[in-house]
Amino acid sequence: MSMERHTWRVDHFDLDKIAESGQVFRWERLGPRHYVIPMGSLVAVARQPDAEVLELDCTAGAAGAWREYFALNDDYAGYWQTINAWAKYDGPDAYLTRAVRAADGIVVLHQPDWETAVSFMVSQNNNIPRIRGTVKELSKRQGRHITAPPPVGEYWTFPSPAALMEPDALQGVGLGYREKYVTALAGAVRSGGLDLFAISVSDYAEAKAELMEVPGIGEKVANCILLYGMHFLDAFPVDTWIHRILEREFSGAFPLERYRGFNGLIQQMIFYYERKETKR
DNA sequence: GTCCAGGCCCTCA
DNA sequence: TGAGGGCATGGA
Repeated sequence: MSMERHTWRVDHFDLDKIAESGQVFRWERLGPRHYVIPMGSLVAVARQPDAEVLELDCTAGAAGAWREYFALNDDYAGYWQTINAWAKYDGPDAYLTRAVRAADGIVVLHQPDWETAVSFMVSQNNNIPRIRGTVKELSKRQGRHITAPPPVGEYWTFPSPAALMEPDALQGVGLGYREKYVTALAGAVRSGGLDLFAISVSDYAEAKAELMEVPGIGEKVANCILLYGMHFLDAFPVDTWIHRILEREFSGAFPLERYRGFNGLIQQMIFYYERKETKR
């Protein structure tokens, strides 16, 4: 396949932090700020030779899709203006100030909705290393095997709904009780009964309600799909980590009016910060 | 062996 | 409307 290189100037963007932020499960690390990144049926190699440069090797003609994926067209300058204003108001020791400082460089990616829906369905009552392993195994088992020029080497595309419906497609992947959910989701998408694109362009309340009709998708997973896969940037998934933070730092409820329009980004930042702080 | 993991579903009040 | 138990699997 014919590859091409693009070099983009970036700000508030850090591949390592994004990779560790829990929104992606398939990035393969080659070195510091250097990754093989699959997206649906595409793949690219991303590297930051320094903090303000993103260098991307991708297939010819795919640059626009990757800029969208990396949220490079989003108004992060504007988000940071608001974030900094609140940090100044709160003072340097405040929890949110510390969190956004530590998480500076995280963006909310625009991931494909189907892949995101399956991945976060798998994520329930599960841990991140296992989620990564299961998603990788699913891809190896039912995705297309691709061999690309180095440093990509071989990789697997994310399986289509039809591929996940094949007999025994999910046997021995380690999905456990979630297997029936994934099968049903694949069937609904395959048949057109569940139209992820249509959901992604409807309003937030309707989109969430429709997702929650699917067995295995509750409030939290729906919000993850909306945030990471459909880019409802104000969606605020509350998992066990976020719940703990809300109880400890915010008397149980996050001040959603502060960062109206991009609460999901803040959620991602405090998730990252909390996990980083409690490591070690 | 026990506990836990980016929850959800079902039941019962 | 909310609390509580069960759930597949595998790593700590």
